[in-house]
Amino acid sequence: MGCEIKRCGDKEYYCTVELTLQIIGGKWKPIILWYLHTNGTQRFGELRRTMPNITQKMLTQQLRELEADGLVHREVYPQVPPKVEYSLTELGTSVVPVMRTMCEWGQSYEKAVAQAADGRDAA
Amino acid sequence: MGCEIKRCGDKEYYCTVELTLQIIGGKWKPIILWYLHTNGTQRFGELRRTMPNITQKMLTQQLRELEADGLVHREVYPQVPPKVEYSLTELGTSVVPVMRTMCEWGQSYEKAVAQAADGRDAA
DNA sequence: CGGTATCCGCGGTGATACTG
DNA sequence: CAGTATCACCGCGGATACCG
Repeated sequence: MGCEIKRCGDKEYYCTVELTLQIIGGKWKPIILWYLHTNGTQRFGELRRTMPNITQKMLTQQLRELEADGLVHREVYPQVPPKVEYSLTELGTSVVPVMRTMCEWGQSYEKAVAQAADGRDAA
Repeated sequence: MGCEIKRCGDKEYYCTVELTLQIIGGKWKPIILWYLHTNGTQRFGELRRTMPNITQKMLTQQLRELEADGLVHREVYPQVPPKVEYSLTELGTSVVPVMRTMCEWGQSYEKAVAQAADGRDAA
């Protein structure tokens, strides 16, 4: 039990945890999703300025993957100079609570580690 | 805002979502944690048989990382042949709800994708 | 402005063999 | 039984340059 490989589109996984991980995991996707959620619809350049450390290539790539997975909507305005806006879809909005849960656990983990460090310092 | 890098031990992150991802993310950790939770304390060989596709090296490595992060307890019985048991710590048990949330979202995502596929087939 | 195209290093992952 | 050790691959992510 639990050893069979399942498929969803092009993604393979044993457990749906992994499926979720493939969609919102990676170095940049959580941050992108987070900013799209907190700041709302944004242009490519705005996202870029918000995340100074991501390269243009990676931002484009990750946004396209999120679009392909149905989490992000990409609106192209046919004008010069180009204008492209990104926003969360309904599906994208539905991941926010999941991310919030992960956030909260991460925070409690931070505290647990800090307390363990204090314990060692006191000893 | 949100651009500062935070640290927790050897891990760097902007948001605690990423911290969580670094701890329970990757190809094998969710499965390992899941089996440890559902099946309880297990020996190395039992875990291996449960996950036929993981290599011995990866299983060892991932278990050690989980141990270093405080999610897994490693009990070595000094005997020949060796016996080593792995179990979830309290901290490890605390991630289970997070994984459950991710599981549930993954399942709803599966359904959304399946329905979208049905829609295209009908058209 | 919002992208592609190309090249490349590094680390995550795996196959295989050996060991206390 | 439960590991190390070693070698090799490959894909993620980054740097840089060019394009409509």
